[in-house]
Amino acid sequence: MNLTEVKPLYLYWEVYSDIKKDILTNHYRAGKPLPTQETLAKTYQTSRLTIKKALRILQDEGLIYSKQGSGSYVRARATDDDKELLPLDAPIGVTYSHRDQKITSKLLYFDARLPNETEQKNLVIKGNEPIYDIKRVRLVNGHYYSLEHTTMPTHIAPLDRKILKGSIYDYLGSIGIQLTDARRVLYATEADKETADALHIKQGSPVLVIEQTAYDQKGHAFEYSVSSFIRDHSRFVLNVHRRSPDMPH
Amino acid sequence: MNLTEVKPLYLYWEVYSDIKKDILTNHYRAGKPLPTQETLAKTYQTSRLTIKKALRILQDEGLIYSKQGSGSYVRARATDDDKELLPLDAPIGVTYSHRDQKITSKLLYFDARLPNETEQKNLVIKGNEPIYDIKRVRLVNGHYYSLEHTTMPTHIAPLDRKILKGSIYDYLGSIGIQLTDARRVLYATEADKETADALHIKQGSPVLVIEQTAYDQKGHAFEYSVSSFIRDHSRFVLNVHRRSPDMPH
DNA sequence: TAGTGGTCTAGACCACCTG
DNA sequence: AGGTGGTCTAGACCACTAC
Repeated sequence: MNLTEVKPLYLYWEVYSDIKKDILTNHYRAGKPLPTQETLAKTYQTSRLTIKKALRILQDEGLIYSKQGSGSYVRARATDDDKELLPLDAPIGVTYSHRDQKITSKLLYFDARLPNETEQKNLVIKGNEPIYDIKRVRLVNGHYYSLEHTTMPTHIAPLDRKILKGSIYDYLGSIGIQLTDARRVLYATEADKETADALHIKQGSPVLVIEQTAYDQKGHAFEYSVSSFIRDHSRFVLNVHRRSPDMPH
Repeated sequence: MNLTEVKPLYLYWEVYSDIKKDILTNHYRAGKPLPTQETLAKTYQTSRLTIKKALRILQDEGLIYSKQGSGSYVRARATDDDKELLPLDAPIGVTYSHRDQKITSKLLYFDARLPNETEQKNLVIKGNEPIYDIKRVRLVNGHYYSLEHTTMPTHIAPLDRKILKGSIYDYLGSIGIQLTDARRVLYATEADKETADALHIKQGSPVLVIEQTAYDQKGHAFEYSVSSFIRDHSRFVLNVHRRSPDMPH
C-alpha cells in the first residue's frame, strides 16, 4: 500500500494543505488577514492563480473568506464541535467519515436481479443489465448507525459477502473506481417497519434519508443508494459559497 | 453579440448562462460531448480559462462532467423532477426557492433581547449587542411549509413587522447586504410541541432541521436561523464534486 | 490614492484518454 | 500518436476597500 511512492500531488493542493495547517495551528489567527495573494505567490514561488485556487478550497471549507479590495481573512470558527458533524460534500460512507472508529456491518440482504424502471433511470442502464441489491446495517462502535440500501450494476465489479463486510468504496477504489461526482437528495421521514427493525428504533420514528447517485471518474453512475440515519444521531454540515449574480431561475 | 449596453456581468457568467441554455434546450445533447474548450474559447472570443470557469459552474450544478483526456459531456439527467427539489447550495429562504408561488408568512414572535452564550458564538458578537428574535411560519400556496426561528444582531439593519411579512433577504439586499457564505447543519428530529403547533402537525412527527449561519460579503455573520421542514414535504438536493486527493482527516 | 482581490489573456507543459 | 482537459505562468486590467 504505502511504498513511499512518488507523489503526483498538485502544487495548488500543497499550498492549500500548507495554509490550512497554518490556520489550524493558529499561525494565521482568526479574524486576521492572510498575507496578500501576491505575497503568498512569492512565498510559495508560484503564480497568483495557483494561490487563488488554494484559497478557493479553503473558502469552500469555510475556513477563510475573501473581501475584494481588502484581503482574505481567517473565519472565526463559530463552532469547534465539527468533530461530530459529517461533511455533506465528502463521500457519505461511514467507513470514510469514521476512519478512527470501529465500523461493523450487518449484511441483511444480498442478491442480484434485473432493475425496475426507477433503478434504470437512476443508474442510466438498460432493463437487461443486472444489478446487485444490497441492504446493510452499519454500526459505529457497536451502536446502530444507519441502514443502507444500495443498488449497483453487476458489471461495475464483482461483489461478495466478504467485501460487503467492509467498505465498498475502499474495494472499488482498489480496482480503480473513484467517486468523483454525486447527486444527493435529503429529506426527513418516518421509519417504516423494515427500517425501524433494522435500526432498533420505533416504527414511525424520524430518520434522515439521503438518496445518492454516485458517478465515477468516467461519468458513469455506478451506485444508487438510500441511507437512513437515526434521528439526532447524525448531523451533516455543508459550507455554501455563493458564486456571483442571482441565478434567474 | 451586441455592444450596445454596458453590462456589469462577468464574461464567464455569460458563457455559463449561454452554454446552460444550449444544454437545457437540447442543443447540446445528453451523453454527447460539448465542443472542446479550445473551440469554445474561439467561439466566445475568449480564453480557455474563462471557458473552464464557466464549465466548472455547470459541473457543480451537475449538468456536465469533464473527463481529462476525453472531453466534457452533458450528463444524462437521471431525474427531471428537480422542480420539486430545493438546491441546498442556494439561499434557503422560501421566497427565493419558490419565486413563482404564493408565499405568505405568519409572524409568531418578534422582539429584541440580549444574546445567550450560544448565540454570541454563532453570531460572533459580544454579550451586550442586542439581537432580534423572530419566529415565523412560512406558507407556500396556503400550505404550511416551515417554521423559522431567526436571530440577527440589531445593528445589521432595523426590522419591523411589515418587513417580516415578506423576504428578509430581499430587504437586506435592498440595503446592500448579500448572503455570500453560509454554514448549514442538517438533521432529522421529532417536532416539539411548539413546532408541531405552528406547523399543524403531530407532536413527535419527523421534521428536517436546517441550522444556518449566514455571512455577508464583508464576512460578518448576520443571521443565525433554525428552520424546521415538515416530513416529506421538502426535499433538498446537492451536487457534490470531489476535488482531488483524499482529504486526510 | 494606494492596495487588495477578481477577472481575463495568451500562451506552455503535463496527465490522461482514445484511435 | 494525436487530442483532450488539468495545471501553471507572468503578466494586464478592473472592482472594490480602506485610509
